[in-house]
Amino acid sequence: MAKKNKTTIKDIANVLNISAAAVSKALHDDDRISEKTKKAVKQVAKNLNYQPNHLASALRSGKSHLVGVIVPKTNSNFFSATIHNIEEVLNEKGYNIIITQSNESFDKECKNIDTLLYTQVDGIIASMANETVDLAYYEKIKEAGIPLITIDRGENDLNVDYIGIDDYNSSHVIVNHLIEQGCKRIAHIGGFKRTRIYNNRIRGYNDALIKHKLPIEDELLIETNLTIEDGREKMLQLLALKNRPDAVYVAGDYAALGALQILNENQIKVPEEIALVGFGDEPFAKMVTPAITSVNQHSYKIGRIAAETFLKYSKKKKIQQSLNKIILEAQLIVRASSLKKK
Amino acid sequence: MAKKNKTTIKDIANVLNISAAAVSKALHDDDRISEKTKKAVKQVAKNLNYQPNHLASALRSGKSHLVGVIVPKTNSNFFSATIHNIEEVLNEKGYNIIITQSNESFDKECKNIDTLLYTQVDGIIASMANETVDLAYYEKIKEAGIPLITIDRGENDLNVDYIGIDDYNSSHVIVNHLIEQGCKRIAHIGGFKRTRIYNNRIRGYNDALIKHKLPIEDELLIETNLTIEDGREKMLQLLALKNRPDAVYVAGDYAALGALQILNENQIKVPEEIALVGFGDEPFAKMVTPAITSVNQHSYKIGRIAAETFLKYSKKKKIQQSLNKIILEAQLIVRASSLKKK
DNA sequence: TATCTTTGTTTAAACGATTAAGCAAAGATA
DNA sequence: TATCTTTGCTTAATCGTTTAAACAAAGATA
Repeated sequence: MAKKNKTTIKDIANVLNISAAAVSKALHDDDRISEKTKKAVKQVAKNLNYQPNHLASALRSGKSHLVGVIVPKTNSNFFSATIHNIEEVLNEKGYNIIITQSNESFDKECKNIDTLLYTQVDGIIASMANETVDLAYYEKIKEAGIPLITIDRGENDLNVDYIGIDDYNSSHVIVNHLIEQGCKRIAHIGGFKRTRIYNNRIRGYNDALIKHKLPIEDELLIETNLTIEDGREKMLQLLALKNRPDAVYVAGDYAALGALQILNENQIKVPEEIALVGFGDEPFAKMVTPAITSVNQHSYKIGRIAAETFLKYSKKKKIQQSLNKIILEAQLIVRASSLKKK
Repeated sequence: MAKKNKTTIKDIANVLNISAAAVSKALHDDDRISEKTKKAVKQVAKNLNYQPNHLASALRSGKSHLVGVIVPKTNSNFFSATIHNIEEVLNEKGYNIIITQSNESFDKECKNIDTLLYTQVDGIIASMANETVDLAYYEKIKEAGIPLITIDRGENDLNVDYIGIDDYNSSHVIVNHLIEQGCKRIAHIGGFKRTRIYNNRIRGYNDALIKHKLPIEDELLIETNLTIEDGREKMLQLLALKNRPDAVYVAGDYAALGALQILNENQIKVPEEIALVGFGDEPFAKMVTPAITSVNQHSYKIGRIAAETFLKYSKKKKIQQSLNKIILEAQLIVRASSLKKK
């Protein structure tokens, strides 16, 4: 027997013969309400199994206590963990999150923004789809007067907070490591330059080569979508070169895995003949043979910091954001695929 | 300059010198409003960049057009894909979804239920955490008068809709396949019996052996958590037996991967010496060497059907649910790890 | 004793939409 | 011409809560 008639503060008020306003205040521990009344109200609330109606309070107070999260896809370990940490921090402060996926589609991302604004979220934490270049839709968030925090994939032009790792420097760390291992011809299978993070990794790769006085060769730098298939294809392309590389730095673990498959299938010894480094430290990186050296992106910290940044704004009346980047140093996890020296 | 003063239907009404009610109706294409007025209202709405306030309409109409989704974790391919398909079907009908993760924790799951009810969702689609045995919290959903649809992991005792694959029969298909390949001593690294789906897989395994008149031996059936580490550990345990199995059926791909690592590390030929079958068809199953035979769980269909089941209820005034199981036949994807015969 | 504070509550107006009921004007029907 | 329908809108109540303002009673102050 489904009870349709949910208890409201009015019901509680009737039982105790006081006003609904008093009940509301008692439930919020207002200091103008006597302890006696508070006790009584809370007791009756429990007895009647009272559940506050979020819609009503949100409508009246103008605060939904909901935060929207937009990510490309939840099935990567990085985003799944990031979301978990955002949730942990926000739940503690009485906020709940609404997760949406863009599936790397700009259209879907716009729809997600509309949904979230329509749901009256108090703020949005977003990581942009690869496709996204037009930022007009994101401006809608700022116009709505709620804070926008970008993580991992953001854009300077938005002039909002950003939390991510130092992609440029990560490339340096990777190239340094490979050179230390004795590599002299380092290829890079990267993402597309139009995405900021991949552009930074490519710039870092180039500059690191220059720093070490290694030649920059066009045939060693490839832009792609970084799927497994892309990894396989581009690795084959590198193997077809007259002058093969002795190391390959791949800007994503999935593509790195594809590359490794090709190397294994062609009986090329990793790391002896060709050393391999990935990016993202997906769980499978340590599970394959040989285990793939990769870069940990601090999903734990990024989630926490993003949530805390939102909370900082949540206390303010007027939201005034500006470009504010928090850059974390990424951590190279060295594994068998690049470890030539003991 | 953040505009705080959002446009409401009242603003539109003022511009046109008509009532707010007329505006509301015009926006909903009520047939008692003239085409002329509708055109005008929509034009002004666009000019003023009007965004409906979901909270207000939800409060008044009693329909939030939000559906809650509870899954153990979003970072498995199965759930990520399922969620995507739920979203696709529901978005089309004007519904949006709120995703929450339980991280396999019963406590978190209860909190998620509270959050969703508090947000006044119109229904909940849930897959239960491994830990969950106490169903009292789920009864709260039914008491709230909204439909509850369970997917993949549900319980008969809840007496609600369930959509999932036929675990019992899947085990039969797997065992049949292994026997066809000439295997005679088939081990099973399974989940814990207390979880319904794993219990069903174990029963299916046992019954299939009986059907084929193969002996059931205690040492060949192992219950575990099915992480990669568990897979490694339990595989070692099986290798230590005096009389080793010639096939291992693992109830999860992650654990199957762990098992494969041990087999590879010990130079045991797969499938010649020991054949291997996993479950779930995670993307990496086809990416490792040898590729792992696994079972596809139809995330595509499950998501769609779950969403459609919800929509069926959404039209009704009174929700009256009963145990209604939709069981999909799982699909065995045969790969190198179990293919002895050509 | 007269006035000021403090305490604990009530009253009533919001928040932004939806919707049942009412009503005036125009058109149809007899 | 008188009455009935239809059309197109308005009025006002409502969803469940919050909150500013009012106010009565009790206690403190001069």
